[in-house]
Amino acid sequence: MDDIDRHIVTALVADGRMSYTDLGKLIGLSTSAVHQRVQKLEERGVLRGFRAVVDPEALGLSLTAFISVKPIDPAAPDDVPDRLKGLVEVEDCYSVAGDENYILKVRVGTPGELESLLARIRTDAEVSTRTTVVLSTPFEARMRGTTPA
Amino acid sequence: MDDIDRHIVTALVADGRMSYTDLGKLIGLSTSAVHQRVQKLEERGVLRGFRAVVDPEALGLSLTAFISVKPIDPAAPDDVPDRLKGLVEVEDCYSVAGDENYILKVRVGTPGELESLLARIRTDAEVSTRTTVVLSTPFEARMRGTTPA
DNA sequence: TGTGCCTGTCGATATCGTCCACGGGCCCAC
DNA sequence: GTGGGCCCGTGGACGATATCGACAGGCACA
Repeated sequence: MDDIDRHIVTALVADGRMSYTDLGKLIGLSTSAVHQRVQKLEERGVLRGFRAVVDPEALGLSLTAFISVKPIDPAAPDDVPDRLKGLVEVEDCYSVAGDENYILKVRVGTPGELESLLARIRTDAEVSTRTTVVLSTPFEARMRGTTPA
Repeated sequence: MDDIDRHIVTALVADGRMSYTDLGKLIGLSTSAVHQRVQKLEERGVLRGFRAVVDPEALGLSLTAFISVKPIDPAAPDDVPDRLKGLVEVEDCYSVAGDENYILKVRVGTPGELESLLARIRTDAEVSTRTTVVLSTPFEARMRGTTPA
């Protein structure tokens, strides 16, 4: 994981479809060398994969919300993530320190869908919820490939 | 935006580097037809781009946190996102309803870096902060390409 | 019936991904 | 100093792929 690797990662985060040829020109390495480095970065798990970035609005998912959840019975075994992973509306699930146990990020189309989703979350995971609705998203999913000083 | 488009989007979210040939075989269309559809999806903004998915840990970013911010002077003009976009540690910035005005997701390497980041956020944006540290991430950035019934 | 539009197929060509053999730098043992 | 092994990059060759243009079929509408 040297500066060249970081440079490669940065470039591929910006454009995951950049050709190895262009990538080589960009960082001053031959096509093959870049190819080898990318393969090793994938093997090491630094690069987890490549994916298309989709506009949620275009899919009819115009409502984003954060839901903090807390088990109703604090003594019960904690398998909240397992119970929630079947709900495709739940994009992220973070275990957190603080008053609540988990923070979820969800995307739905309408307030009505949010309401029924909340009901499913409460019953499926046996939790109480606190919901924060997102009004707008100034920026999202920014990524830096290199660690700043 | 028909079922074929949704199928394409789903496939490209799962594997952003899938070749048009394979994509065509997968959904039962010729390479060129798929190519045209993907181009139109990009033009329409449905597909925003392609990017590599990186393991934050591998970049030394092992500490994730949510920071809720609220302006110290509620009467001041609200340009918090502009003031924060220069901080590369801030990955997401959501304007939200509720007690606080914005929710930020940040990634740093150490608690010390989080401390100095909080100081910078407070002074740069003139806000008070409430921080929730992420302990673990059961799942993250799941995406569905199709809207469920 | 004819016209225009949309969307698909097919074919051609330049480019790209992928693999292999080769060569130079580096470290270490002797 | 010297030889061997290892890592990493280079360059070339091959098949696969992206990309473009020309053409055909379905459909709505006048």
